[in-house]
Amino acid sequence: MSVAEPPRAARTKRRTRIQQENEEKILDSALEAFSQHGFKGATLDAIAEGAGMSKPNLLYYFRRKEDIHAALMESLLEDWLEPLEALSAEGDALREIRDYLRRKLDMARERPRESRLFASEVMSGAPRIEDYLHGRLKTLVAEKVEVIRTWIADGKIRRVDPYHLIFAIWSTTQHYADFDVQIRIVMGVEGDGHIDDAARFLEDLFLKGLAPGRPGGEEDPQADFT
Amino acid sequence: MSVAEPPRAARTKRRTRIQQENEEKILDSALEAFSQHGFKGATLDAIAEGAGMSKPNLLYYFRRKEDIHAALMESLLEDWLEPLEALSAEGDALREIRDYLRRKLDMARERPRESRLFASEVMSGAPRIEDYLHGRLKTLVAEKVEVIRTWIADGKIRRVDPYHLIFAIWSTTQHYADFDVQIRIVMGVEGDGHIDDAARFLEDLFLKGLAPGRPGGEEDPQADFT
DNA sequence: GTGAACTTTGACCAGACGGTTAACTCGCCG
DNA sequence: CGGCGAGTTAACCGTCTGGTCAAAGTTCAC
Repeated sequence: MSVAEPPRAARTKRRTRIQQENEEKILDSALEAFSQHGFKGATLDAIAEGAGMSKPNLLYYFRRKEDIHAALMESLLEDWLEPLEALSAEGDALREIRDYLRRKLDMARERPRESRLFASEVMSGAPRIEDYLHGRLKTLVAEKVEVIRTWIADGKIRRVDPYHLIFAIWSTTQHYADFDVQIRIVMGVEGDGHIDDAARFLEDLFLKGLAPGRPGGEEDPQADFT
Repeated sequence: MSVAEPPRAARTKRRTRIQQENEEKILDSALEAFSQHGFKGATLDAIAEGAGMSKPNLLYYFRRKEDIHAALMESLLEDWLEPLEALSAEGDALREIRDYLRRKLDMARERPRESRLFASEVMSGAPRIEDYLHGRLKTLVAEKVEVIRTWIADGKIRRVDPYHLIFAIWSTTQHYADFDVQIRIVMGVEGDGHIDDAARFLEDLFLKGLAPGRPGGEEDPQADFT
């Protein structure tokens, strides 16, 4: 019996150069596949071909399809929280929100496949990340909701629902990754530049939309044309 | 040869009651499957089971998997344009935008599966709706972009990028359908009620964010803390 | 340079998958 | 109530899919 123990299991340090390289290739190819076709729709054959290796070889590094997806998710979810974590109660409210918008939009620009991977997982009912959603994500959001409530109480931003504010930031920014194809077609653009315009628009919209009335100013209950 | 011609082909009027019912059942089940797992990930077996019939029977009504998806898409894309089509150049700018927000949010509430179906199609590269995106959608958006530009020129709303305004409305509203699972978990809610809060928040955000400065007012170049 | 650990592969498997066929049953119009 | 077309199904087909296995090839520390 000369078969080596498949390696990923427990080692702290990546053992060999080849392993390092191949796992990278696999994860990159898998990211492409899963983000386009979802977990069920992506196939090991396609992932193996994209990684430039045979299917049994791929399965030497990851024993099951699930394991590849899990590895991808783990590294994704880590980074997913970061931008929101960085939202600081101490900073200036509007500036903090603007910076959060920028960080999220940068991620959509630089890592669109990860965004789509996440979206496709959630849209399929999030069966593989339930724990994460119920745990770390929910907790972190609740925490930042409190920060926003403080800003509201201090008159730093207008009185809005903090949950929906966060959702609005998530959705508007991730949209540029998840619906990339549609946006390019509708706008007729090719490169990256439209995302800079998006940044300007979104910062503008949110800052104007959230800024409190001037100190002595009217609370201006919006013209109520129902 | 006693096999009847599969019926869908060309008839103007649905022929039989049974056909009507079964096609409905199939499309409903297929909507569920495609919206969760995408085109590749959904299987005829699952769709047939969901529709309560055998696979050959299902294939009696729709010859190929693609045909089911196409039928679903056709009816979806029809309705998809409606809310934007209703955006009228003649109406009051802010009210029109608010109404558009409401219509989109109503669709997200009432037809979340359709929204996810569309999202999953776009995320997989939109191979089956390219024509639609390049054609009717692009044209309609261009048209409404002009409407918005007019409003800006007339000082009815602030100077913002019309394309990104439309994208922001799309993304914030569809988010409540596509990311429904995540939202429910993070907010810890069950029913429908949070969407009413979302409506309030979004109308508030967009109206405040778009309303022009008071006639004699400052143009207020946003505090530029870079 | 050698041997043990690491890597790769061809052949294979059982079940799922999209789809076909032929024959059977049912609904309904006259 | 007979018959014809509509509706249904069991059996089947070739291919794809996730995954296994044993054997062969490659690396690299000593």
